[in-house]
Amino acid sequence: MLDLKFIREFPDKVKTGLANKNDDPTKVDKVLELDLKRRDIITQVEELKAKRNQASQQIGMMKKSGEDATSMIAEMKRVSDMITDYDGKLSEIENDLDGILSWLPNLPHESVPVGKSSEENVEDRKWTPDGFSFENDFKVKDHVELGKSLKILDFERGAKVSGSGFPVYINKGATLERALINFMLDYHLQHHGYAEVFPPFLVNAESMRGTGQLPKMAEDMYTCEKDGLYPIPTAEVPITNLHRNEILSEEELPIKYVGYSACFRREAGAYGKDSKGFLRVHQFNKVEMVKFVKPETSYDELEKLVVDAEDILQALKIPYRILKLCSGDLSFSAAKCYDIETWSPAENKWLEASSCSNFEDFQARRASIRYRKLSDKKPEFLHTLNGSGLATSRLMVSILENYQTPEGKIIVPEVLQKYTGFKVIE
RNA sequence: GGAGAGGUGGGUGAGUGGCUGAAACCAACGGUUUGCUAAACCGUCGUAGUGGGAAACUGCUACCGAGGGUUCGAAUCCCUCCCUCUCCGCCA
Repeated sequence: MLDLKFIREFPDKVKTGLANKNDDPTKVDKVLELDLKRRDIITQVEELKAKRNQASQQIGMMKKSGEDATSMIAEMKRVSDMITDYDGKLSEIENDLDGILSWLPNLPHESVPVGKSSEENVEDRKWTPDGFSFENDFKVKDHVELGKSLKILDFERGAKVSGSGFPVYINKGATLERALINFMLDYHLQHHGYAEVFPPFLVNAESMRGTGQLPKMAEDMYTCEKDGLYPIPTAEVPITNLHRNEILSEEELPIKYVGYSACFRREAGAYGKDSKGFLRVHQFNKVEMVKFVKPETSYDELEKLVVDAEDILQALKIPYRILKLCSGDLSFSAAKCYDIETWSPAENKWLEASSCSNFEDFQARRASIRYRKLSDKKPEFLHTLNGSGLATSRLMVSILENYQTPEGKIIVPEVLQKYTGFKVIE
């Protein structure tokens, strides 16, 4: 949620930001118009309420002293009816206003390159392990072939059990997946100072609104209508909402959580493109990092967040590159975002395996997550960030394909071997 | 799923229609006292919206789990929902 006062004060900045995010800047004018109406009604209705409160007190005293208050009560009844009337109008306006505000995306940070689409994202840096080459001296198999020939992935049976996009890991594939998750969690706990969270996988609508999935992404989410719950598209949702409607103290910041969850996405309308194997699935596993920080530190924390994710890839010796997303490619809630993409030799391209974002106070305002400064007793919205550390599906593509041998075996990355208990999949 | 009890400020906890935005205590913060610490004493001590003010500050309004209703007036009465606890049933 954007700050209404900020919109009031700097409408042009908001308009520019919206335009850069491919949104409609004229929404700002509607907001300002409704805000004006709203404040006008508030002044009137509050004046009436003050009058009523005063009179009610007087009526109480008159009754106590045995005086007749009939005419005053009759008059106040009229005033009360007027109040009901104004309150109705007010809530109508506030609904309309909220209807627009909850659909307004966060504004891009000034350091974000302006651009329309993913084509204008900017490569920030690239890393490859020692001895790595983009050229292969044998014909590489893709992850689907490898999964099939080694009997470690079963997309067909997943489709039978659930539908397409629900991959099954089996045999050493299942163990490798579990090893990868455990390795990533342990790494963040031991080297990066995160606290571990194992969150719920279903959340309520209020949580979805808090992090910004609702209302805009409703079509991309699964629903459990009977219970008003949603399977989470990312652990960001339950973990960020852990502190919804809370006021934290300055001393406890930054709070850094890491948690595993399965992630569920409908991917409505995404069929046909990049849908092979793991490239686009409805359920995948992800280790997610979430930070709650003081506003003045959030951009430093964003850089550190990216490095935390990179450390995992360097330990796994997987080639990756980092993109700075342009304004038009930023997600709804993000002010700035880096994507980390890992290399797929079979696809001969980079695959998005992580997204690290600073939401500034956008989610904090929606979810009302504040902190109290030591110097100033007034609570303030904090900043939230999150980053995948990382998603296993795309990462698994890169691991299988980069670690394959000419004979079609997979060497287990060294750091995972103690987790898997085996060194080769053949 | 059935029966019962309950949800009040950072915490404990009073409050069953009118001067209660809310007693008291604890915690916290500021101060006095003190060689230091402790104790004692005094004071401050919720959030949001809206208006006034350059600001410090201040007026008003709202908020006692959430949303409705009754009433001139609701923490207090009524309805719906949510949550917590206890017991029973079911169950990984």
